[in-house]
Amino acid sequence: MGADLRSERILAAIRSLPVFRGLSAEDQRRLAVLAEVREYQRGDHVWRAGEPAEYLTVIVRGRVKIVRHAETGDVILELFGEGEPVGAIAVYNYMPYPASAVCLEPVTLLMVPRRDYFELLDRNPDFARAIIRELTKLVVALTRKVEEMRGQRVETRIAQLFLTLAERMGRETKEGTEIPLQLSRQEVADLVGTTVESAIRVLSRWGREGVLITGQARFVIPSRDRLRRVAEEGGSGDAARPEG
Amino acid sequence: MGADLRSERILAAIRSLPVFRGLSAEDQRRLAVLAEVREYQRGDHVWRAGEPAEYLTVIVRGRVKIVRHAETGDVILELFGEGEPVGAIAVYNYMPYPASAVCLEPVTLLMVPRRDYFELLDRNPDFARAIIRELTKLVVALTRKVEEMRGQRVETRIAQLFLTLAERMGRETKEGTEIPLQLSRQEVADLVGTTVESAIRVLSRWGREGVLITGQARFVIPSRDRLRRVAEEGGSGDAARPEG
DNA sequence: TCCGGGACATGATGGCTGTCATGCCGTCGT
DNA sequence: ACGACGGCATGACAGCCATCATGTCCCGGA
Repeated sequence: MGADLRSERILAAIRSLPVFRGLSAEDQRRLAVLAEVREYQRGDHVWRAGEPAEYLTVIVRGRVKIVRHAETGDVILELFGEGEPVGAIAVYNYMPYPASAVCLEPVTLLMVPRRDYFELLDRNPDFARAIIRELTKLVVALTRKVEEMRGQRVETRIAQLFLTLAERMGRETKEGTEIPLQLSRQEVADLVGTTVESAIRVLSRWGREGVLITGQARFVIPSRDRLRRVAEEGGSGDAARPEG
Repeated sequence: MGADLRSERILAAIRSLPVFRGLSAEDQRRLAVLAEVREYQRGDHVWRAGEPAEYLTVIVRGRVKIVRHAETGDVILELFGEGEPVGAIAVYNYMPYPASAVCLEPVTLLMVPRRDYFELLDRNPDFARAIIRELTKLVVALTRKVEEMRGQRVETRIAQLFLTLAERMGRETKEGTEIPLQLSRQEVADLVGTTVESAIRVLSRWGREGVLITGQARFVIPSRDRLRRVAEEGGSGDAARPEG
């Protein structure tokens, strides 16, 4: 395609992203020229842990997981979706990426070279604010994650995971709340910090009991309240409240 | 004391804090007038979860823990030390504090009213950068925490906790690495997400074995390598590497 | 068509750790 | 001086869950 058309497309993408709302019109145009757009498929690595962080990456379309490969197994630190900047931390410190980024579905990314990122930061207070806001969101999410992982049983953690996902990307349908997201049992396990087998046990039981149904590239929660109850009580009922 | 003297003292504090390095001399002076200095003792609450966040708080002296009270027990999300801004997230979103802040020792704080905080952000790109850098550090710390809490055994997590503390605030002495920090067993438990009893069991055994000695308001690590080995292997030796 | 690999599923088992109970030892206030 | 209280310590027990083993289903490649 011609350069103009390409720029035009990028400019449209930039305008659609909340993070870049604060940029002056001029900077938006400059950015359209400097930034790069890339496409990926499910399973593709956007980057691998250890590589130098040369770009600020913003997601235009699709979702990405941030994975840390530990010796004891992988951990999914976060899921990022449209409009969210990824790897802001690594670029900022000019350090190697501490974790890998892998696509969960077809993904379109906008990559801003490190140098330009800093210039934008210095010249556009609103942009700096937007970045701070995103970091803030990230801190809150991680905080919640730490809290959730505390001791709780696996079933509880998985329940909380899906309640969170339902809030973030749930759509109401006739069947209940639909979460359009392709996650393998392994990925669910990595998200809550457990093993595949444990995740499978919980999810297949929930399937039988109708608490949460796994479909093609989606999950369905017939009743959020029911899931919430599972999250609070611990599922099997009984003396599950161990703090009296 | 006179207003001049007070301002003078605050100004000195401001100049000594890395976060405020990027402020123009004029803004530093303005800030000295607007900011407030407060003193606290060990155990004092700086704020409680749920209160509105009116100030950006920066630690001038001492250390503070951020605690979330869950039904299943408390969780210490982070420890903050000198020079670090606390509660930046809450002020930024003008939301109630999501967690309480409690002093671990005598503490001096610099409190910047929310309004002035934003003005400083808009006028001083370097200040914005400093805040972003601090948030970045926080994200990295939380990330590490999430990773550490992943399934690992309690002994491993406590070992990693003290290795981290040693890095952040350790001093080398004849006896080994000294961590000058008063933490009760309960607080150690809250930091790694376990119970007092478990923390006690590990720490008292380590005391007997000479891995980590608990003293008056301090801990001593005779050999960091030894502690590292405990962190990796799981302590009791044996088939502790369960991933072959 | 058959084979290999990946995702999902299920059962048996051992161990870590949360829970409960009990006890010691300081400090503080009366 | 004595009791209350908080921090620390230790033992017994049960339960969740990681681990290991095995099996099914499905899909793509030879």
